[in-house]
Amino acid sequence: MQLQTLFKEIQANDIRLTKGKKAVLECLFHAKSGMSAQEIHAEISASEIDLATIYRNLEMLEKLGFLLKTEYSPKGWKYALSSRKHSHSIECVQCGGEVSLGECAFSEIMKAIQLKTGFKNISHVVRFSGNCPQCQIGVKA
Amino acid sequence: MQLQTLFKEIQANDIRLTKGKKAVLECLFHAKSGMSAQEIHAEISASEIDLATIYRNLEMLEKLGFLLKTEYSPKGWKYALSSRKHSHSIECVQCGGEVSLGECAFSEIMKAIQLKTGFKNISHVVRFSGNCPQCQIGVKA
DNA sequence: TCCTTCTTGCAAGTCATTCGCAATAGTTGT
DNA sequence: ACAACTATTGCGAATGACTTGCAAGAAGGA
Repeated sequence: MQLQTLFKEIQANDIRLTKGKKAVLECLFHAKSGMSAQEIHAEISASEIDLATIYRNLEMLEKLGFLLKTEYSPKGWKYALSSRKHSHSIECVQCGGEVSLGECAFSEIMKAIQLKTGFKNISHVVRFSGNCPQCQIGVKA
Repeated sequence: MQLQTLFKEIQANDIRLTKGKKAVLECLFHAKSGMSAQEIHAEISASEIDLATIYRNLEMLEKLGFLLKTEYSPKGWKYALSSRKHSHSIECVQCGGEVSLGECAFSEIMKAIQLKTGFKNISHVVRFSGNCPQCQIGVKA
């Protein structure tokens, strides 16, 4: 998926292709992983887009199916292009350390849910946590 | 798992068994599904436990492995006893409608993650969303 | 270019959650 | 039952992510 293709699809949805949306999409297009509104705001600070505008654009683009919320962190939701492959991670409840779990493999589960519920454009957020090897001392088994 | 057993396990962890912890655990023990701090606060209002105390207890009990964060909602995290079976649901990004997906079936995935990462007491939060059958008009395929 | 209306920036507001600190109450040992 | 030690609580104020109202600004079509 090219950036220009995305832009065209946006306009095909009767949504104005503004500086703000371009900047957000471009930022996420080059991102390695999901980004929060604040992170995007910092990244594209050169274009001087207001934070509130970024929130509004993220919400709109999610509802249209261009973006996914991929993860919830203490910094808020992270977003990624829905055409992008993604991965999940596991976080230690004690020390906060994170370990990546590699590329997501939930496609079978998603298909089953689509059949069962009739939902379309299904996205998922998965958050795993536990006690990492270094934090297993003195913790309930 | 009985409530009294839980209480004893708490004390075995050198944690004081206070009115607040008892109320929180009792509330979640009788809950049908995950509850947020605010919901618990409303439910146990008779015992006049401060909301901040509930947050502190939820966090402590989670770190000790007695509770799991099961879901993130606009009202914040929901918690449930970790010894309890749970289920997931899917939410429409347009209308906010929710459909339950039945009992959770992620145990195989959890085992694989434990082997791969060495984490223990692994818990998971899964959030599915999409366009429900009523909200699929005019939405990008 | 002009016009319509979708979008934006700004500032103030909301709401879940956290924090500091003095007062309170479990727990242990006598 | 009592005293003492310190984890825990309540309160209020603070934080930080997000939302909203509104007037000004900019897409896209005529």
